[in-house]
Amino acid sequence: MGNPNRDHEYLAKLQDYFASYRSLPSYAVIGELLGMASKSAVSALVKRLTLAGFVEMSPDKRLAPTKRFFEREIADFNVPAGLPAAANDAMSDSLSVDEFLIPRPSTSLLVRIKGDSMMDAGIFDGDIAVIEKRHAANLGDFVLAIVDNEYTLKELGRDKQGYVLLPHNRDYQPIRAEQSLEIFGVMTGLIRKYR
Amino acid sequence: MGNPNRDHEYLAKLQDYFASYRSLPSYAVIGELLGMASKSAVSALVKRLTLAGFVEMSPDKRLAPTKRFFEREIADFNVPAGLPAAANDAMSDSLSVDEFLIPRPSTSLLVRIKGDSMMDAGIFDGDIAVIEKRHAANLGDFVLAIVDNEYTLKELGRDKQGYVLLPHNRDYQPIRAEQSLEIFGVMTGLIRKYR
DNA sequence: TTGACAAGCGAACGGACGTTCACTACGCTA
DNA sequence: TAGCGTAGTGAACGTCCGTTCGCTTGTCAA
Repeated sequence: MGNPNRDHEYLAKLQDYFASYRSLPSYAVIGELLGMASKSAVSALVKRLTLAGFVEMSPDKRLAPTKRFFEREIADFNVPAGLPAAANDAMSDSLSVDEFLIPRPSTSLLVRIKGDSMMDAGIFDGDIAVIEKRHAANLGDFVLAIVDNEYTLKELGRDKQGYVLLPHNRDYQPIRAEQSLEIFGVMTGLIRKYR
Repeated sequence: MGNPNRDHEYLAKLQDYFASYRSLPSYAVIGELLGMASKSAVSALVKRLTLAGFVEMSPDKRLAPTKRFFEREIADFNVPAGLPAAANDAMSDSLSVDEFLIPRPSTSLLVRIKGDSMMDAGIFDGDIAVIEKRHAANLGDFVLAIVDNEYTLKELGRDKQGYVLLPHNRDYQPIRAEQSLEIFGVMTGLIRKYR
């Protein structure tokens, strides 16, 4: 009975379901969804998908998608040729956008960039910075700092006189805190949207 | 008992859990996670979070996060002052990163940028471009084009002689197709990761 | 200081859940 | 064409799930 390996098709349906509802349904409902009449067929399917690395059991033994379930392929930029369809072969890597940018939701926040003081670092007005809240940073990190009671995003640097906030734009001068310099968080990602 | 409204804190823990495991745990496990000894307390919490719009019941009555569960606030960059905690008031907007960048998963793909030909547009080597597959584009769009059998990301322009692909880097020349120029897709977003 | 309210506790309950197992149907390959 | 492997069926079963309800604890306003 049945064709060889419809699992890919089944997976696609589960991905669609998850995209709609952000949870995987019970085995009975998966059955309905995929046109299976028995839960044991679903159970077998789940075993196969688990082996293939698309789903797994969460700590409390609930069925959950793996990271791989969400991954989107990253195509290589200058694959020399090939049809768009053949481009699949050239796929090199993959990632889930949310996972990639925001591993710990509760400690990260998004900040909309104002101004062009970081322009030379490819950070433009209107871009969104992903900031991970923490008070320690390394030299060279881009940090969201509170300096003299004002928020600013700059590279953290140091010279003989102490810490300095370095803009990436020749028209701006390095910033030295007059009173206080606090690291609010470290920039871990950048998001830009073209309409 | 307890402080007024720890729900925000509870929500944060659930968000972290979901980020780790991509599913919500059973009421008993939520209880452990949040330090509650009874499932009825969890049940009450779930009702509150449902009212607040952060979770909902999926079609087969499973607890599932809503889109709002994933939304991240966008803080305004130069909020003039205020404590980090008070920054909440200055939150202006919010978005879910995946939703924001990739509204139609099936027609978009991610492309890793190679080279510096778009540097002046803030698109650097190693960045990831979100490309929406379509064959029509407007002048001024950044497009992923197949020109003479090679992929390239450039601005789409036109002059007296026809269509031109414009780099954003003074060291590069505009590209004119010798044989064929095909639009593979339009760039709708940019993702960059700092480690 | 009293009452109301919100939040949590703990136990009991019925039902839905995923597992298991024996059986069947189909498509390879020998 | 016999045999094997893969996919699915259907029913039985025990477990864990979320609900419910009466009770307790702490906070706040009157």
